[in-house]
Amino acid sequence: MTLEETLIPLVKQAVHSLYGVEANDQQIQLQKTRAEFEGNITLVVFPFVKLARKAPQQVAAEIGEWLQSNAGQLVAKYNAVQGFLNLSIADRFWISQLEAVDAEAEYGKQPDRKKLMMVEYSSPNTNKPLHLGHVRNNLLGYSIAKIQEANGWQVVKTNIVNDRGIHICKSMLAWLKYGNGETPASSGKKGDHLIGDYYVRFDKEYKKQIAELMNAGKDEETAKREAPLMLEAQEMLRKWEAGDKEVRDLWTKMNEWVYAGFDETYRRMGVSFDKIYYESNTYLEGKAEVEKGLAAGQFYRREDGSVWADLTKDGLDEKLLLRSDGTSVYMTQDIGTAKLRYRDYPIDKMVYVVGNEQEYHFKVLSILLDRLGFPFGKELVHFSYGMVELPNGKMKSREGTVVDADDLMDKMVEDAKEISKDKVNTLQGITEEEANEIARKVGMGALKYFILKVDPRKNMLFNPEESIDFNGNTGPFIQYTYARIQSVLRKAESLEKSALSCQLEEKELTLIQRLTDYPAVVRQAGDDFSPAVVCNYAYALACDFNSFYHDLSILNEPDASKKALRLLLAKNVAKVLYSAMALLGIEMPERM
RNA sequence: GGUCCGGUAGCUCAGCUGGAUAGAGCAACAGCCUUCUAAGCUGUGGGUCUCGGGUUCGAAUCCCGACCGGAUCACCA
Repeated sequence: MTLEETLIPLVKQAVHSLYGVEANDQQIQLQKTRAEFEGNITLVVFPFVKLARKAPQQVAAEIGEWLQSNAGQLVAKYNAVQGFLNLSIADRFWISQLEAVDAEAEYGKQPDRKKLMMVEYSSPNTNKPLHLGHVRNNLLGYSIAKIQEANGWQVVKTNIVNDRGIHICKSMLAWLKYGNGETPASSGKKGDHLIGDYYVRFDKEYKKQIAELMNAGKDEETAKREAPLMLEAQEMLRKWEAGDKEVRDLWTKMNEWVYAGFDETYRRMGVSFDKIYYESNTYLEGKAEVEKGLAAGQFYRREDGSVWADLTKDGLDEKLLLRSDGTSVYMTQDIGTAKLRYRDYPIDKMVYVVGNEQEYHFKVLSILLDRLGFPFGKELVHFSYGMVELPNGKMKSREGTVVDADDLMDKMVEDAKEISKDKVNTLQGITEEEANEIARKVGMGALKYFILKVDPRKNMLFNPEESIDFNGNTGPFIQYTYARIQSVLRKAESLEKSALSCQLEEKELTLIQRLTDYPAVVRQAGDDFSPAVVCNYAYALACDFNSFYHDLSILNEPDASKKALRLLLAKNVAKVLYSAMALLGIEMPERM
């Protein structure tokens, strides 16, 4: 039983016996006691002041007195400051809490809900490599999946790969024209980067042609439409849709290169998927689903042949579902993907990790899926996160202002390696291979924490000129705290079986209390879809531990029962830090 | 213009389901390694919580209105 669960009925009894009224749960406000006052937990008594018809201070004192007299085992001391009743909870209670934490191997994990949640994230285009914006998406998606698993959901991580369309044809065309048969093997480039280069090349040549046409007197719109490269790309798309063997073979080959590149990037990021869908397989399903809806009278066809959904009753506009030439749009494909997914899994809740610029799209998708009879449609979750901005604004692929995911990861690991060079301890008795592995974990930990600690809904700023920190409120700080504990535990070797001390130092008590917060933190992170909640908690726990570690010796403590308690405490702090970081996809080094 | 989101220290961010004197980190300055890992600990300085009203015992937090910034409202994805 948590402290709150233990205390609430007691407060109710107190209020009832003192003032003869029944307090409801909402009136009982418990919060952590602020550091400047004595006590562990504070009851805000203002809600009872009117019932009691007494001054706040007096009400607080009366309730405090009642609790101490009637529940002295729990409430050791109290003090009343204005309307705040600060309670000091008996050491024995905290020690039993620590023992309870220690007894649970998966402390913090919530009961199985027997329900399935599908989390879609990443969703790359196959015409360019991943950049920092994708990194935020991937880290958030992976972490949300872990957090919901910890909240008792069965989670299926999925990815929808946008592998077809005009943008893919642009890369293919540029490669055919200017590539001279270049391959990842021949050039030594990662496949996704190679394709990305040709996507950029297309844009460059295309702009040239536009300029030429405009010099010849055409207006910009016409020039854009009539540039030979654009016409060729469109022709290629038509051939692709018609199943032209040459185009399809080229498409398959180039996409394979990209996938090999993505796989490497995903592996380094530490993210994974249980099931991958490809747009090239789902768009036809979408069309079929729209035709069905059309036949059922849910949609309507205009004179030019295009198909629309009327959403004016839902307060939205009309939405195009099929173009007049019969081809599908983004929405159509999402409907098709949803259909396949629902065929494959008994989805109870569907979560889309997609940037906030697509909020309108998902509002519409939700309504459409609901109309088409998907049970999860109405309550689908668009986990909408903010943009990553650079000091001079948004990242734009074409203007070369993107922060490449692979480059960034390289840089982080390099920095970690550089920093660890100065740390004598790291190098003692450690092979180069181990040192590299530590640098990888620490560099990636710094990057992941940097991104995940920000409230997902908010835009965040990344300044490429300033390197990401390794000190202070960072991933490495938490990893370091963990590594320190592991070092102590290694040296402790035989965990002495001494009885635990039954008296606590203030910093020990603070740490135990923090440990007891963890399950609630997991729940809140799940309810809010917020890895940042987990970051904040892990940081606070690490801070508490470092302060404890600084002030109190563990291994050199002469009193065996105190030593046993501190070891148990350290062990469980490490356990919870490890668990919390795992929810963020951050690995912990055993030493650093 | 309609809708949605944001505005907290020089910078990056917590706190937002109303509670005590608004917190961290970075940057600056001053201390702490003969002791379990100094990627650490301790301290100093730094604030009109964008502004104006309202709600009440109490507002950074809730409501209304301005202002500023962003997103979105495609036969783009």
